[in-house]
Amino acid sequence: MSTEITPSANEVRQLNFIEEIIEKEKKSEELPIVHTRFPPEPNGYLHIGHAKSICLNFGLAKKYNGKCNLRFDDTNPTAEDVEYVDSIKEDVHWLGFDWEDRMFYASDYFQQIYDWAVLLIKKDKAFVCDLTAHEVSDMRGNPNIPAKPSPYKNRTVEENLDLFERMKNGEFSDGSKTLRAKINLASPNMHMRDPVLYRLLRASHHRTGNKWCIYPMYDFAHGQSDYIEGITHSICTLEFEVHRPLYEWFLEALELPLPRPRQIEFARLNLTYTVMSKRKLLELVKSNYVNGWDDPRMPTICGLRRRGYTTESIRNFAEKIGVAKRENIIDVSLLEFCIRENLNKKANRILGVLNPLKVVITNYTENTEEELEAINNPENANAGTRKIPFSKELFIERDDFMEEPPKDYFRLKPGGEVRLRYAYYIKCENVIKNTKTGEITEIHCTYDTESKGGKTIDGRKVKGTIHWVSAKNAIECEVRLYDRLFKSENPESGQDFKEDLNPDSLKVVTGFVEPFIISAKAGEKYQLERIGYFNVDKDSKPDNIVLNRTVTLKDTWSKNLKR
RNA sequence: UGUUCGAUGGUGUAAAGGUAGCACCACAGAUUUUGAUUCUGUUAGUCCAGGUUCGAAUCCUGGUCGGACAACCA
Repeated sequence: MSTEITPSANEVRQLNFIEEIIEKEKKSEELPIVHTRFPPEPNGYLHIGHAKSICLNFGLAKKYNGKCNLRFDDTNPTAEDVEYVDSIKEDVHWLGFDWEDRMFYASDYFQQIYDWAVLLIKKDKAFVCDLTAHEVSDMRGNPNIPAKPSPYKNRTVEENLDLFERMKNGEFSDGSKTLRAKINLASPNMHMRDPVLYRLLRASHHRTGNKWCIYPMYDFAHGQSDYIEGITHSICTLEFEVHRPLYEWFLEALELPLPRPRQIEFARLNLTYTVMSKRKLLELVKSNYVNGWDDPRMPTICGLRRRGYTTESIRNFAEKIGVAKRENIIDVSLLEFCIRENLNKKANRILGVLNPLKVVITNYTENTEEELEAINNPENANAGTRKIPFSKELFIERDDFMEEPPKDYFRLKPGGEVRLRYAYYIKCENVIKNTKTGEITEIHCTYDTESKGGKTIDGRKVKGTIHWVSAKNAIECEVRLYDRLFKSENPESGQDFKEDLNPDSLKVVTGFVEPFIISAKAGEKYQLERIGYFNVDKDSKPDNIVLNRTVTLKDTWSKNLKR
């Protein structure tokens, strides 16, 4: 036995199972080139699960120097629309993939597919059936009981040819006839029990208009479309596993010359605290549980984009989750890790307060203002610095002051000293309260005049550093605080997923942000120091900047508090 | 129930008969002008029972558990 092991193949063998199949084919030289496709039906917006598939298909093509097509699987005009076509193109591009001149539609192949149907009839492998959908369903049997044959199955080839052509010509009403394959009524695989190939459907198609009144079913269109485009690996999700015998049966029955495409199935992505089915997503949109497909709480690509997720973070996520055949549910914290990791490097820092508490610096000169220098991004020296105004009256975060703090609290407390980021050390001298409610209304502090920039020559330790904003200079912004859309890890498991909706998935507050924010443009990402990452929303106006919280910073302190 | 696919720490994913590794999460410590980042460490896994073998996550047999399918949707 001559075994030939290439060292490189030995070293980097961490391939997913599809790559292994391809490597094997390459070795046996069965494979001229890798050609994949991403085949969405234009009946909804793409979501993070599609992103996995897109990254897989385009990624495989790239890795093996092949090509990947974009193909709209538009064989059901009743559900499809150009609105979806446009959004899908935008989203695939945004993910950084390019189908070049290979954007196709299954509807491009309607004539060819029709001709193939005629061929099947001539081979006596298909017949026109007059049974209604209901009757067919009644006669289908179950996995243990074979289906009853259609009484129309023994029509002559000539009769079928004539009938099928008249179906195409619009002589029969919708639902009154179908073209069905003759396969195996006793097959334990229900898809093989004389499946429907064509149905009568008078609906205007978004591309072919009213040219056709018969449309091929998925099974009779997909494999052949793959074949026409020279697809080598037709990658789809697990639920199509049972369709594979049918996929292969058509290619074989049509006697299409080799090579033929090969269907490979992988497990779709599931995410905790998320629903992923198109039907449920559509319901959330249509019933206004969210504000459209691009609501930042949606797992759609456009929703994630608006939330502040970047292309890199999603592609990196797709890489990290891997590809396999077992069912999986990925923890959203992995997605959050990916965006934090990316934004930590990319996002400039700004100071802003979301829940303000007024601080008066009693020994600071009235009506004075000075500018302090702040670093834009400690992770990126090239990001430079900026100036932040400082004055006598400030806002700090309410959480950053406690009158009776636990021992390990190192933010502001009575008599305590804390550093204002990039500014001064301040010491809490007095707490002013509303005499009726007892609510703290403001804090009076003194500042150390020698601590400018946040350090002193005596080198004394001030453990706490908090963010702040000059009250009179602060810009009021609309801040949309997003949280997970559902309360439980697997909202799909209950009877009604809508009952699991998180009532606190969106909170809108007014934030007080340093003046820099005035110049922010829609789509820009910032870290509000000590709070989280935010995306400037497209709803922003010059006098009303809108910030979407993408994700909070990790917060071990508040986590400890809860315990 | 019939077919079919699957089963490795809490969650994912590697290991092609030869040290069960990596990432996220969790936890602990170090550093820190973000209780962030960074760094170090810790907990924790081969569904079960037999068999083959010097050696099994891997091969064989039998079971268990989970998913998919019974649309004129894709």
